[in-house]
Amino acid sequence: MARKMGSHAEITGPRIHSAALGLFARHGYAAVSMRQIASEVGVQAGAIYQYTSDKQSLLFGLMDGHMDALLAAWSAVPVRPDPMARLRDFCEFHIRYHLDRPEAVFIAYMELRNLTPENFKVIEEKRRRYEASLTEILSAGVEREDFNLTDIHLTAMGIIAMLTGINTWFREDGRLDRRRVERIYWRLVRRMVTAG
Amino acid sequence: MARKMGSHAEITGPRIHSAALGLFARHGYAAVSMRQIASEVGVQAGAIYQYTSDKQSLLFGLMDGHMDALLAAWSAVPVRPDPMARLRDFCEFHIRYHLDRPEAVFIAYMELRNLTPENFKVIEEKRRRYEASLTEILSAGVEREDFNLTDIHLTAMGIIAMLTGINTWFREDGRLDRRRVERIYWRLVRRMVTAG
DNA sequence: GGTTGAACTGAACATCTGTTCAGTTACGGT
DNA sequence: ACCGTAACTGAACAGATGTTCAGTTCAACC
Repeated sequence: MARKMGSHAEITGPRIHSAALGLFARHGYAAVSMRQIASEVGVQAGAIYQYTSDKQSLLFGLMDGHMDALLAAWSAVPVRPDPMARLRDFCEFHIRYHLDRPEAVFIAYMELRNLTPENFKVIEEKRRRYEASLTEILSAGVEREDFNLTDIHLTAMGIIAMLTGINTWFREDGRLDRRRVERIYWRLVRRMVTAG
Repeated sequence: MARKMGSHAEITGPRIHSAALGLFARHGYAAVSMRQIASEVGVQAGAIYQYTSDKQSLLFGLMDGHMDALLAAWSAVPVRPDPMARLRDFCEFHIRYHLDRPEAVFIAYMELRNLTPENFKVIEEKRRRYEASLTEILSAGVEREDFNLTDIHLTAMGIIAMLTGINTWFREDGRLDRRRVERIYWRLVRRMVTAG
């Protein structure tokens, strides 16, 4: 069953996914038609169904792929035992990873309601696992008394919301570059977890 | 031109808006048809056009009304001169106001891309004004040296993202009630603005 | 050079879309 | 009792929707 063939056979599949990514991010899943996706790839609508069974599974594929890549990338970050250092790694990782993929991130947050219940559960569980990796850091820090927190879970939610929010306003040619944003946000997070 | 009339004349208009609010929040603007809205109100699709010229202006009306109400409600909060107290007022106001209107908040954040460019500008400007009211508090606190901040604008963005994020996970019957959430988040915000 | 088979077309499908509008209904004012 | 008029219906419009599928194309293999 190894894939054989055609010069464009290798290219059309990925191109459909990337066209869908861009269009879903710009206009929203419901507002984008299969014909729009197809025309962006330079193909007829029917051709898409050779790579995808459904419009729904096209969306799910994008979101699930994003979540898997996110979890894999975070797993690849070497674990430092010091909770403060680990928390810093998380913040920097999160900011960079999300700023590098604004479209996938946007879809992952905005199109949850367009997933079928079963697909939703899958994505939600992966998101939960990612968030859990942050609460584990916070727990470790609290246990060592490096962190001083009233509520670990709420702090985790607050941190993630704050960091992800960067994507809504950050512009590559804006007043501050990525590194500066990273540093400023890290200061904020560090303050959040340490007693004043 | 005072409105006269019909027992349901007084009721259908508002009912359309509230049906649209709920449906747009649940399924998204693009995924909701005029017929769905109408059937929720118990009316034919054509009847909606007696209260709204467009599907677009139905969305814009909801978002603009929400932003106006938000700005008005915040303006109604008495101004305390102490920046720390004022910041606390802002946080509590923001959390309460947003938790009270999850559907309108959801739409205001998610449906921006479905606005025409002109309508988008109007909403964006009102959001900017709301955010500016927070940066003003932070500026005042920095000037008095009550706050210690690396970047006022980024801090404001971080605070707002964190507070608004509550809406994504808060459940009225959850582990923590509103008051507790308010207090925990206020601690986080206070730490963010004061030197550690 | 003929055969295979994947990639793709183009038309068709049933249904849905936002919006309009000529009529019908029903009710307050006279 | 009748008028005026706002509210609403129901059908129609032109076009778009996701999806299917009988064909066509064309490069790779024997």
